[in-house]
Amino acid sequence: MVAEKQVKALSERTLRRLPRYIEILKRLKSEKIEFVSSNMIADELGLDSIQVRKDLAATGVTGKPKLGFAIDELINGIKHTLNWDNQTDAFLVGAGSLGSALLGYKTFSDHGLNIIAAFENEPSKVSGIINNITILPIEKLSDMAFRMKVHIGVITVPIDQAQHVADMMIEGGIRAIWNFAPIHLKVPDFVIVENAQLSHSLGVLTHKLAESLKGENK
Amino acid sequence: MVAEKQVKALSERTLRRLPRYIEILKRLKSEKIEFVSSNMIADELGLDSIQVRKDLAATGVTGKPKLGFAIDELINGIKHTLNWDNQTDAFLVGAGSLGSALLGYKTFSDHGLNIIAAFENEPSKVSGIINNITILPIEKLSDMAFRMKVHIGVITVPIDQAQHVADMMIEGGIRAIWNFAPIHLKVPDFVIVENAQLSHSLGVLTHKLAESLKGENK
DNA sequence: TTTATATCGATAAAAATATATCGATAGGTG
DNA sequence: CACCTATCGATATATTTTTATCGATATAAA
Ligand SMILES: NC(=O)c1ccc[n+]([C@@H]2O[C@H](COP(=O)([O-])OP(=O)(O)OC[C@H]3O[C@@H](n4cnc5c(N)ncnc54)[C@H](O)[C@@H]3O)[C@@H](O)[C@H]2O)c1
Ligand SMILES: NC(=O)c1ccc[n+]([C@@H]2O[C@H](COP(=O)([O-])OP(=O)(O)OC[C@H]3O[C@@H](n4cnc5c(N)ncnc54)[C@H](O)[C@@H]3O)[C@@H](O)[C@H]2O)c1
Repeated sequence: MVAEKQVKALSERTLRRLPRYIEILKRLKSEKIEFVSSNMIADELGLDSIQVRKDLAATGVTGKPKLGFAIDELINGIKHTLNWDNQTDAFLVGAGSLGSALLGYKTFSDHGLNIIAAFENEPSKVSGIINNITILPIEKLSDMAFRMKVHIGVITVPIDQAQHVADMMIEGGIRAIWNFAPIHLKVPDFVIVENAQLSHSLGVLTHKLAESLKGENK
Repeated sequence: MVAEKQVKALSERTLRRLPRYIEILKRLKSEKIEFVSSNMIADELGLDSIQVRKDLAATGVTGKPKLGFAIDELINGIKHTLNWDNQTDAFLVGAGSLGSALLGYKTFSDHGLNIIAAFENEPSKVSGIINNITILPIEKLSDMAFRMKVHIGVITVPIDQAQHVADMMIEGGIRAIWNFAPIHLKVPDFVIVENAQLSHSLGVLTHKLAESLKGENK
């Protein structure tokens, strides 16, 4: 009965804000600041300080009256909450232009993700190496995922291949899929899918811009 | 007084779901289906049919009892709501690995975005061409944005350059920024910032996976 | 033509999320 | 040492978002 310190349930909204706090906290830390108030964080990010305190409460870290939160403790607490304090191995499928950019991005290791291999369809790409990550033939995906107990899969293949790749991942025991293809994947309940779909964010942008410009021209 | 058909206000949540509807609708259309019920869409995406109806109502498109919604009309209505029925010119700054992937992605034109030029710091990259888009020296950014009345800027430079680039964009009259750098940009009220930050989505994934695996090991 | 029913869309209720209020307290100030 | 104040964190309120209920209606079948 090794009960973790009981923290309040984390809403998805809170979860999405936590990385933003880390961003600010790291900067303040580099400026040698040791304590930060919820107000300061809120100001930096354009949020409400009560909301910041609630979010932080969800990580289990507590502050001190008059002082605020200890930055180091807070960074660690948030990272722990996100499971960013240890890396989870992942496979990426589809070393095309987007996939290659992701393979080359070193910062993911700070965010709990360790891409240990990539897989490809295209023979000419197989055996290539990007950022020390080898590209393997797609046929090996399921077996290797299973043997190496890899739990995260990143999908960067074209839309018409995405469901098929997801199925292979699940067959190999992958439990969480980070999907960049603009398609709704059908997966069993125990598989977590997180869509990183740029078009959703782009839609918000184009809509708001149109509204804003409309208002302007009378 | 050319009043547009009055539609209900669009919440950000709704706005983010609209592209998903388009995705489904396009597929159904390719299967020669002409009408679709809110229930069918909801099933495809794992949503609630009432929510789908509410979202669609926000686009101003109405359905018919017993039949549902006319797919073509619905696609057009959603595109119009997102302002995806015409393209807005954009500049991209930072033709690195992520920037290049975006420059090469043809599908953005279906999503209202037309990247007409890219800008770079690095002399060796200037004058390059990716997907027919020329890479220009960063010094020209503000002037050209102003002269060409470009309203959207895409930021794919390293974190420490992002605020500076944003400032140059705003100086050039850019009104909406699609930001890929993991930093909170400070901009005037009239500028719209939409963050396409992968770490937010990754945090949700790593947290949920950890919870899920924890539950499993008793 | 009449009837049955799938589906919409308006209104109402419930749930989730954000914001406000306020007492408690650590630490600085006189 | 006693007081003042910034800040936390618990509780309460307000707002937003989701989900439920139900009457209206267009189509298809009887
Ligand atoms: N490039 C972007 O900026 C961008 C932006 C948003 C979304 N996306 C999405 O990301 C995905 C990839 O885009 P991209 O531009 O990198 O495309 P891409 O064509 O450059 O890369 C796709 C890669 O997947 C490989 N592939 C295809 N089928 C495969 C299979 N069955 N198994 C293994 N590998 C396979 C291809 O060989 C190719 O290398 C697409 O779904 C796209 O819609 C891309
Ligand atoms: N690569 C990824 O997968 C990935 C994922 C998530 C976020 N990001 C973010 O996207 C941004 C770009 O990442 P990247 O991997 O493409 O980096 P990169 O180094 O490959 O590209 C950055 C480019 O910006 C250019 N640049 C730098 N300063 C500039 C300036 N002042 N004006 C014009 N151009 C300038 C550089 O010459 C370079 O070509 C970073 O902020 C990164 O954190 C990247």
